[in-house]
Amino acid sequence: MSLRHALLGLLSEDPASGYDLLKLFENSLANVWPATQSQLYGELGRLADAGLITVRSEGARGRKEYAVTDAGREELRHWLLDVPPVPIRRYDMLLRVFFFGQISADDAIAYLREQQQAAAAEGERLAELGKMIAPHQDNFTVYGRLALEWGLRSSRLHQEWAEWAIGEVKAHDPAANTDPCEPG
Amino acid sequence: MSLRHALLGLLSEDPASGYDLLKLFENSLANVWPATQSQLYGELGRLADAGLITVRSEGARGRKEYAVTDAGREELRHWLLDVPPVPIRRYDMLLRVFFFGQISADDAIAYLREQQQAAAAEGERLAELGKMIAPHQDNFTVYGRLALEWGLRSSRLHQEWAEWAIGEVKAHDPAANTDPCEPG
DNA sequence: CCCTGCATGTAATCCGTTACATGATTGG
DNA sequence: CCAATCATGTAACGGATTACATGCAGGG
Repeated sequence: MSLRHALLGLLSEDPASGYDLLKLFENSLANVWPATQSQLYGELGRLADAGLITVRSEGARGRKEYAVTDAGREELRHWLLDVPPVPIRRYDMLLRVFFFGQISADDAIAYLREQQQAAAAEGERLAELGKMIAPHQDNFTVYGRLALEWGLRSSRLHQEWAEWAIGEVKAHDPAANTDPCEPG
Repeated sequence: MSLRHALLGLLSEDPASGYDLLKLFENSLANVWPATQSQLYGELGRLADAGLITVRSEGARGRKEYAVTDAGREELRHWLLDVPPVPIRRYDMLLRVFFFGQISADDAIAYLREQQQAAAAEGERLAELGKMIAPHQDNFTVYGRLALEWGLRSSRLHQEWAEWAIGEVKAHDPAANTDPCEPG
């Protein structure tokens, strides 16, 4: 139920419409908690029903601007302070690694190289994001940068691990010829 | 739909019953792709319906031993070689960081310290797991060790990042007094 | 006038979690 | 004989993804 708190958190900084929130997500929370448009509108409805947010004003094209209520602020604080985050361990990418025995060493190495490149690209993307948000000094951006740093370190970890793992696979099957080197 | 492939992968090494697979998961795949008992049995049924596995023999207490079919092996290879893994980005833990502006610097630091300690404990757990599986030399264990190494590196990253982030929060709010030091 | 962007909603489906429900076998 | 373990299944619910569906407003 974290989307609920993501929305409460965004609305705690500034009132906004569903559409606004959707845009706000794109360059910030979507990196740590993706949400689709339909999910977002659905959750806003439920939050309003629960009295955690209210429609502060209605504008053109049916636009509804939401603001948090005191109950909503309370719920957000409770979640921040009392609910321990659940460590997520669900890595599609690592699952495949367990089954490398089912494919050739060359295919395994190709897989790892792709992962390494994907991680490098992700690092690039985050670095760009960092430049883009550089001027802002609001709380949300300041603390978001902590998350960004996590992402940068994580993409480095992915790259370094993949390189290391390629070495391990080669050591395990010296016949692998992806990176040509004189056979002994 | 990765549980499906996790099961195909395990059955590709050795035929097993649902119960066996459940036990096999515990110290290996559960670290990268958790699954509950009910999910597992459900998926086995669907895999059998789809002809990717078959009941090779029925034993005592209703035990059904499954084995992969050729179609199942093919599906596994296809998944390993042709389906790019989806990078998961859903970090409950980082989501909270964005909203540090809603709590005190001391509370934020306490949160980060808890994360650091949780990561240290996770590192310990994985190190123990590494010792436990040390003697085995089957494919599954050999490649699983690559995933284990990822986990060890990841837990180090978490710890180092948390330490760094604590420093950032302190720099941002010098009044924070969690780690007492003479005020200038 | 038309396209783009603003703006909101519903429905189907899948996957995962939790809980419930049952029963056979083996070892102490 | 009793407890632990082996062994399989079903049902309810919630969250996420995808697709569908609609319509207004402003700028060129």
